[in-house]
Amino acid sequence: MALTRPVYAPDVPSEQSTATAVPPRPARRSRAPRGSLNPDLILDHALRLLDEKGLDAFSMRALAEDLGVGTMALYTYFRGKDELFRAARDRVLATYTPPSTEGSWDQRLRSACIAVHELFIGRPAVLRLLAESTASDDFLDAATSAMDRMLSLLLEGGLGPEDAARAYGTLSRFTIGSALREVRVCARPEAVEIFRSRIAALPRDRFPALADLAPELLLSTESGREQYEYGLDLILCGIRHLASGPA
Amino acid sequence: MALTRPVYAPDVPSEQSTATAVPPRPARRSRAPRGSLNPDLILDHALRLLDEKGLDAFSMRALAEDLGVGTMALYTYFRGKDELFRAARDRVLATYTPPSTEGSWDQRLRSACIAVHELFIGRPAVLRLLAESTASDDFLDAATSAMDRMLSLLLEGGLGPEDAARAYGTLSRFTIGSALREVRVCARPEAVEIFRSRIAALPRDRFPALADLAPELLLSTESGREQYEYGLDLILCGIRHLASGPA
DNA sequence: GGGGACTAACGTACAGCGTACGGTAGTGTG
DNA sequence: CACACTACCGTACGCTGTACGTTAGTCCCC
Repeated sequence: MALTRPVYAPDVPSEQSTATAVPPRPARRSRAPRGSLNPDLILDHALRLLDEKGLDAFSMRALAEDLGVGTMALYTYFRGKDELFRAARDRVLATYTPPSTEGSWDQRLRSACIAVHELFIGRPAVLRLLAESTASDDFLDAATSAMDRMLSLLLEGGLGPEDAARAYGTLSRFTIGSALREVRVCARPEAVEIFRSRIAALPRDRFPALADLAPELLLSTESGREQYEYGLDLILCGIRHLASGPA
Repeated sequence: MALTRPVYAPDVPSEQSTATAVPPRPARRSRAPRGSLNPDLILDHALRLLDEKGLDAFSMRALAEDLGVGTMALYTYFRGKDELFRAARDRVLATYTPPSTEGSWDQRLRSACIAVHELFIGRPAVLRLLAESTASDDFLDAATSAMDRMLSLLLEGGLGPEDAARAYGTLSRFTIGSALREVRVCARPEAVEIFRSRIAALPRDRFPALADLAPELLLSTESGREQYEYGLDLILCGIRHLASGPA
């Protein structure tokens, strides 16, 4: 039984087995010093892990190891994984800075939306957090800045309060939907390839429009940003109509 | 030690402890008969579980128990959880039947979109499957019917092939984004309540538009279908512009 | 200085997950 | 009647999140 113990003994190995200055426990550290952890540091590493390895590869154990710390140390600062995720999400959202473009209200609205979209697709894992959101509140906490900006631009454009609120909702839903699609499909060459082969295999008689538009559909799959701006302009066109026509 | 064993012994309990016709193992069945499983039956139960308990509560073990079957029996018909999820997703998407509305091309397009949206919000768990989609292909497999219908309506409206493809992309992204929001927020009273309190707590000086529009924002949170149709009409307005103006 | 309180960091353990692997039993065919 | 086949299943492995209790570094007060 005892010989099932691995070579690297976990506790108090033979002291000074060699005279070299090699630290005695190369793979197993004993205990992290007292001040070695704080919420910001944890979030830094968590976001790095999320960005590099993706949401699926993330785990509390992996994060702790990345920090050089025992797993349960994390629970001193966050009640659990959900709370940590919410904090990470909010921190990313808080990095939004509205682009200070000049121009008409609708041009500035356009820029603001694109900035949000860019923020999302730059952080695929965080976007997924946002979309799944087991914690069910809106992501209002830190997105207030973007939200307020877009709303005030809509008011500036002359929309009534109700229209402004609804138009904001439309923009926000489209932006999230777009970013999700971008992350799931456009950014993955393999997915585009699968799409291509599926579309080529469709029976032309049952799906004539699909078959006819195959090349255009593939094109539109290939650049998410362009697709987003196209749809954004469609929506903005509708919004301008609201603004020009009286209530 | 032995007395930690629960009362209901797991294996071959004393035969005929009572003379009643009660089957000898009420909780543990021995083995399901040969023909008791097939892909359709599995998917039926899986979808019922997903609809009733939600995606988070779903597990292969729970599904097997629901079927009265050993867990590993499922792996005879599906390579794993992912494959099962894809099949469930595709089956739900295949239930889409375009509403045979009369009217102009844009009215019919509107109805077709709304039907997709309704399909999604009727199946929240499946919608989440669709949005997360670890398996990274597009959900083209079974959504072809809706896709072809929408594309042909766009062509009928006079859009060029490229515009039709892009407009379809816009509608599809907005529809998914809307349904996701609906499922995450609108359909949950608690989420709306949290939203309400957050918005009330905002500093009016930093977020004036948000504070002013609080009532309208809350209103627009409360009916997802209405919000969806509002945004849909904005997009359709833009699409009609494309259709009327020449390329 | 010394002892006690506080708490950051941690080790262990548990329930539950997906599923690889091998076993078993019921069926169809020679 | 025997054999091959395979639908169903039991066990086990490695993984997850985290409840609970322990340890050890720090600070304060006597």
